[in-house]
Amino acid sequence: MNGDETRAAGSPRTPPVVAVVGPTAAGKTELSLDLAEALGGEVVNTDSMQVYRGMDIGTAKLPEDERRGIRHHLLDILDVTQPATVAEFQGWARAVVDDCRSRGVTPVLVGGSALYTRAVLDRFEFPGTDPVVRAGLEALLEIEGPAAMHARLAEVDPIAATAIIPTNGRRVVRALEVVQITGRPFSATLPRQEYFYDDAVQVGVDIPRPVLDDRIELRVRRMWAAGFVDEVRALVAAGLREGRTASRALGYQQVMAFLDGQITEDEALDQTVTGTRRFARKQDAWFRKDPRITWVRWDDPERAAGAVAAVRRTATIDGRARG
RNA sequence: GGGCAGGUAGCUCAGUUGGUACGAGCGUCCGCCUGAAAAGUGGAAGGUCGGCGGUUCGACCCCGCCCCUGCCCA
Repeated sequence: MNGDETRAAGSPRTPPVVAVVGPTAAGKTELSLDLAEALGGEVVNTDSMQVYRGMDIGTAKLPEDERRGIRHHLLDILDVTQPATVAEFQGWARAVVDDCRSRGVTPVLVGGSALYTRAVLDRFEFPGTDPVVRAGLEALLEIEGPAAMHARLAEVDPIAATAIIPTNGRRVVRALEVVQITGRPFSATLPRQEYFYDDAVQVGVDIPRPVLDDRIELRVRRMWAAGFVDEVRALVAAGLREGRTASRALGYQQVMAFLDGQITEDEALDQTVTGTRRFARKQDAWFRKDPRITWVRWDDPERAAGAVAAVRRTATIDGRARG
């Protein structure tokens, strides 16, 4: 109330960029609200599926009346028929982050889409894309198969070919696309983990697998009870099937298979549970590899305080370093 | 009480006219990942083949008894 205020007034500090990460159903949303409240921040979604309008129950999107009056960004910005891409998302999210910070507000990113989060937080540049080139390569892949495409790649970019497994058609196509439109080799490995912002903090929610597995099953059952199948029906009518990205969402995919009569409703539910568990394991594996994350226990009553402390620590250190 | 079918990887099931289980899918574990990332992709670990006894050079596969499960008849 005194010394701090004086210093702050003398040199207004740009707020840090905070991110809450971790597997789905671990409790990220709750923690993000606590953090935003404590830091005077706003929430920025980094979940690849919550960007879609109408995908509410199945993505566990926080209803408006539960947002504690905190502003949320990047939710409900696309129709299910529109494809989403990481590169585009990176642009949107960085614009929001800049806007928040320029207003002295701390952006709190939350979401389980690890690549989306990294694309925003890290120095991460995407070579361009060309729909025509891409379509051509995908058609070729369809006809010739991944092995043949990989052989082509080996000719134009041997290094990338070594790094990409011949059976992974998708990556082979992207590599060929980049080489073709940029004339330069495709770096088939992820860039170093290096923050794009001078002041970034990641807080991960740490939760044991058996506990997480139970929570996932419970969550999925609640989705069903909340009318998930009807939500999917409505979205199908709105063109969900044509959405290249949205139609792949966990749960939506399975319910559509049920609506098509390919599986029973019970099977759709079970497959959503197991699919979500598998997804959670992949998320966990991805985040665990990032040594910059500060982990807080999911059931620690002081987890919000711990997260705030982690943010303050980093901000203070960087503040001094910047002098 | 009698009859039939079956008891093989954590689960669902293949399999050999007796010669070291070729297993598969799912799950689990570990890894990769730059414009579809709730997507895409590679690998690994798991089995005294229900129990006991017998036949045999040798049995998961043959015989006997027992236990368990499902169905049928009483």
